[in-house]
Amino acid sequence: MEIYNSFDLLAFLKSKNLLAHCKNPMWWENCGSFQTIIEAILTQNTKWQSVEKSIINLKNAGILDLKKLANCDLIILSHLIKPSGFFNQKAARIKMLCENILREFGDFSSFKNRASRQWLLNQKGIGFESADSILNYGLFREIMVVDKYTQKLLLRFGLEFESYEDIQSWLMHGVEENLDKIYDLYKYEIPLYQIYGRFHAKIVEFSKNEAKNKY
DNA sequence: AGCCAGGCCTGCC
DNA sequence: GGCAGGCATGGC
Repeated sequence: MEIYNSFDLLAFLKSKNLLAHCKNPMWWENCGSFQTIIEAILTQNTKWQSVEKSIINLKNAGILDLKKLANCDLIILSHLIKPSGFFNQKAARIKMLCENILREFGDFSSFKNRASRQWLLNQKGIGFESADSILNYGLFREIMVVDKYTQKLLLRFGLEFESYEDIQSWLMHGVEENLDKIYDLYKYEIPLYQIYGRFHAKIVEFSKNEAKNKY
């Protein structure tokens, strides 16, 4: 299996029927909502199942809301998100992020329209992957997430890169330069942000399956 | 029972 | 500007 550009990889993964079980075509349930931002923080180095437990706790407590999180008690918040690990750090960062969104944008829909990648990266607790997850899955921007799975998978195909952003531009250029082929693959003109979201999702699902079937 | 999970920041060099 | 160490629970 030779991979010359990211379209080759996409076509390879597409043939595996990896997202068939997903309710949401973008893979990330409830994507495009405020909840996605909180989930992007909670899922840092954490299993998705643990994130779901914390989200249920937040919903039950009635504080899965921009204003309420911005004004919540830190001790209570950290307790509610305990299942996701690193709860002290994550609680402080979630609260601060919500405070900043509230102060600088006013509400989620304004944040959705106006937030920049750099603004996100300036927030404590948001690195490259979280920023891009928020942008793509939360705000439906045309940008692709890179994670450890992606790096490992590319390495297996003999593809080495210098940095996060090198991988990202390689992935995105290969998509942009082959849009016609991708439309053929999907049988319709799928929006670019969805291509990126599903591409990253396929990488994650494929990698998880591989790990399961190994040894 | 130890390893890993959909990372990030700090503090050294 | 690269890299170890810390952060922490839960599931296998």
